[in-house]
Order: sequence, then C-alpha cells, then structure tokens
Amino acid sequence: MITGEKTTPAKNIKTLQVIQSEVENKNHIALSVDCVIFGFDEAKLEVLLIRSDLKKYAGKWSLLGDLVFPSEDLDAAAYRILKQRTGLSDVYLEQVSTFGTANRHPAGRVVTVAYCSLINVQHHKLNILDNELHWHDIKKVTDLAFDHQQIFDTCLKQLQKRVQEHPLGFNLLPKKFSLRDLQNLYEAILDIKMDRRNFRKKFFTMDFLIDLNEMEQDVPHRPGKLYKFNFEKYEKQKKKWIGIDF
Amino acid sequence: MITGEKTTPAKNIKTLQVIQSEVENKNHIALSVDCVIFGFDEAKLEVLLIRSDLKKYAGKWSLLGDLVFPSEDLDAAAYRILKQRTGLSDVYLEQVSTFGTANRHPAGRVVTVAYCSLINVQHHKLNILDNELHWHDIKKVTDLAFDHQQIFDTCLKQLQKRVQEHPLGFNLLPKKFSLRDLQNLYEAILDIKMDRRNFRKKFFTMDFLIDLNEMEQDVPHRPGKLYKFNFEKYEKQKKKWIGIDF
DNA sequence: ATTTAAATGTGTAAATAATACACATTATTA
DNA sequence: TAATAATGTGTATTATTTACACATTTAAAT
Repeated sequence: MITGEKTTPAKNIKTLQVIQSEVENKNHIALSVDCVIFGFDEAKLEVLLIRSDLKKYAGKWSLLGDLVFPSEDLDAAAYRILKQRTGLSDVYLEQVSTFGTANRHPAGRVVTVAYCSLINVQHHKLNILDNELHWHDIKKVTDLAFDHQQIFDTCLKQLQKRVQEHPLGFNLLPKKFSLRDLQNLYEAILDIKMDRRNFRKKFFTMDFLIDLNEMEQDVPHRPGKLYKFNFEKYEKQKKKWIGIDF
Repeated sequence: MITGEKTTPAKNIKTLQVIQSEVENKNHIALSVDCVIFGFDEAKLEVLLIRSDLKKYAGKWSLLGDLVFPSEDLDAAAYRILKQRTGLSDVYLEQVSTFGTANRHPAGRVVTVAYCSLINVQHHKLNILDNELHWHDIKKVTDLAFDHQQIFDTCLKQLQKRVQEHPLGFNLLPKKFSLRDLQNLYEAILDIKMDRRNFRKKFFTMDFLIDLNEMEQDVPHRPGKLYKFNFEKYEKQKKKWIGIDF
C-alpha cells in the first residue's frame, strides 16, 4: 500500500475547529457533504478514501467530506470540498442521498449529503494528499468511519443501477479503446462476467462506437481493433431517454 | 373547491417564529423537510398542497414542509411534519433528493430534503386543514411557491420510474379490485394509455393476483371479475429484486 | 321485451431482445 | 517452429414486447 506524501496539517486543524464550533452548538444542525469518488483503473473499480480526522475513528478510513458554508450552494460545496481535499476539478458530481440519523457524527449533529462520481484513475492526478488520500479497491472496503460504509454501499448500488440504464463510461476509457477495455469497465462496475460475443453485439447494435481501423499496440497477444465513442449520436439518443442525466 | 375547516393559526405563527430565528442567523444553515404526498383518487393522481405562509408567495401553493429539530432523525422529522400538517400517519415516506441552492428560501438559508409517498385518497382522512390543505390534480400543478415546482417535478419523475421497476399500488386499491381499477392506477401515475390485453397478460404472468371469483357490483356496464393481491408472493419476490424497497 | 351502450374477456402472430454456445485467426513469446 | 493468449465471428433458442378484433355480459333506455 502506498504511503501518502507529507500532509499539511494546518488546513485540517482549521477544518476541525470549524466543525467543533458548528457541531457542538446544540441549537442547530450542521450540514456536510461527503464525496464518493469511484475510480476505474485498468480493470478494477476503486474508491477514494482518507484517514479519519477523529480520535474515535483513529486508523479508520472515511469518505471525503466537509461542512457546507452558510451561503454556498449545496452543489458548489460538493465541488469545493472535492477540489480542496483532492485537487480534482472537471469531475461531474451527482447527488445520491442525504444521511441524517441524529447520532451519526460523534461530535454533534451533522446531516450529510452524499455525492458520487466515476472517473478514470489514470486521467486525474491527485494533487493534495492530506490524511493519506488513496484509492482503495472497492472489494476491500469495509468498516469505514462514521456511517460511511452505509453511504458507500448506497452509492455503489446507485452507480450499478445507473450503468445499466445508460451507457456510461464514455469518459472513462482512453480516446481509443478496444472492446475488451470496454467490457472490463462494465465487468468491474457491475462485478459480473459477461459473454464476449453478446457484449459486442449489444454495443454494436447501440451504434455508439466508431471503428478507427487501428489496432492495439504492444499487447502480448493478438491485438484488438480500436474504437472511439460516437458522442454526437449518444447525446442525441440521450435526450429521448426519460430520467435524470448523468 | 373545498374551503378548509377553521385553522389553528397559533401553530403556524410559532413555526414561523422558529423559522425567523433559525433562518435569519447568517452563520449557519437551517434544515427542512418537504413532503410530496401523491394521492390516487378514482382514476386521477393528485398531490397535497397548502397555501404558502410567506407574503412573498401569497396566494401560491406549496408543499408540506417544516424545519427539522436539532436532535431529531431526518426520517423522523419527515413523519412528524407530515403528521403535524395533515394528521396522516401510517404513511411510508421515501427520501428523494435534497435541494440546497443558497437563495431558494427568501427568509434565509434553508436546505430542504424532499420526501415522497403515494396513498389512496379514500383511505386516509386529513385531520388538519391549516392553510387550505387540499388535494390538487397533478396536471394542474404549476407555479408553486419557493422551488417547490422543481421538487414536485423531481418527485413525480421518481415515482414514475419506481412504478415501472416494482409493482407498486398494492395498498392503493380497495382489497377487492378489478383489473380496470389496477390499470387506471398505472395509467394515472404514468400518464399513458395501455393496451388492456397486454396489461392483463403482464399481471397474470407476474402471478401476484388472486382470483376471488366475485364480480363488481353496481357498475353501469358488464361487471368485471374481482381480485386481491398475493402479498406473500410479492414479498418473496421482492427480496430477489435489487434496489431499495418502496 | 327489445335494443343500445359500454364495458369485460379472450388469443395469436410478429417483432424484438436476451441468452447460450464453439472454432478459426492473429500476433507475441519461448 | 510451436505454444500461448487473446481476438473475431454467427446462429439457434428462448423469452419478452407489441399490435390487434370480436364475441360476451350487464345495465339502461326505449
């Protein structure tokens, strides 16, 4: 496991002070955001976690979260917090659910709104490495701090549902990719194995792939054909589908 | 349109005072819940609305909402507020989404969590009729107070999605119902017409209906057969389906 | 009593989508 | 040159969805 770079404790302390004053006031509710950032890497699905700030959860991993500012749009807070904790911008965040059990945070009353995203680990550099920010294989994620295990489970379920409703993953692969790459993506997210022939058939009939007439390079076996996504066709099609965009 | 019974303004005034003090404090965020209660009545889908308390939205309709108490579970707040404003209990509420634009509430910073439900209008008596609490045909709902139109639209979409994933409506019909009743329910929620034969076929193959060998009474046409739901079979089946319960 | 109106009840063919399944081909590596 | 490890391809089967028309039953009207 990778050891994080040197942390910048000053920021964390400040954050904790804010939490203290906000959260220990029994007369109102503090509002936070937690980001569940899923990352696709090679053929694995991972999630971004940091070490918990709190003594109670010392040693445990937790999601990327912080308090919402009083005059800040909720969505804006999610983007700010993600940026602050990871350096990531250019990442689309989607609200998933709000968790508001009264005793979910040991320091006081904090209701949290969970946001989720899915990115390609190779395409995004983490610039901030406080609190041992790392990617974790989702299959090894257990026993997170706070109620973060529940939040994580909820977000993973939602992601799996989404990927079956819409052909996601357009931004998760290199510009040129093989059908094997694409299938790996789906198999990693859904945690299932698929039939190669049926998978290909399905994607070809959807007609979102453009054949580049190029082949993979430097693979230790017969190289596959390379494709790119037909974004234009996808966008047109998307408008016909009912439901919320992703 | 029905005129509400005598209101009990004391409660509303108190609520408003709480909102004032909570919301006008620029140093923190107030948290509220809004309930979108859909009602099925005869063959129409309706929603419960009240007149807005605020001068800014005088005359406009709004959802059933109020502030969450500092030490109250979020879900519990939703049930309390529904009970408080309508007298309804025994109604299952499902969280839909959280709305947190900074300027969504004119009195100050209020983030609201939307909850939604679907009940049979005939099965539930509204005991509290403050602020002209009424059922409104969903097709005539426009221009609600605050961002309530957006919240309403989001909840309606979610309801329509849900009803296509799971056979809802088990509690929305009389114990004995005809297939026409059932089809009316689906057509009202989804706002579409369906083919009668295919609809029947679908429900029979799902095998959730028990033939009661009884006929409708007092209908001005050929009476249909009556059925009841096979709750046991439904519950067994439900466990196999992925996703959140409803 | 007869007719009319308005619904119920029923089956089949066609189209579409989902699934299961096996072998020849191509490039790399040993 | 042989072995390895993938890619690329097609068809039959099954299940699901859709489209569609006519005889039947009751109540209400004449």
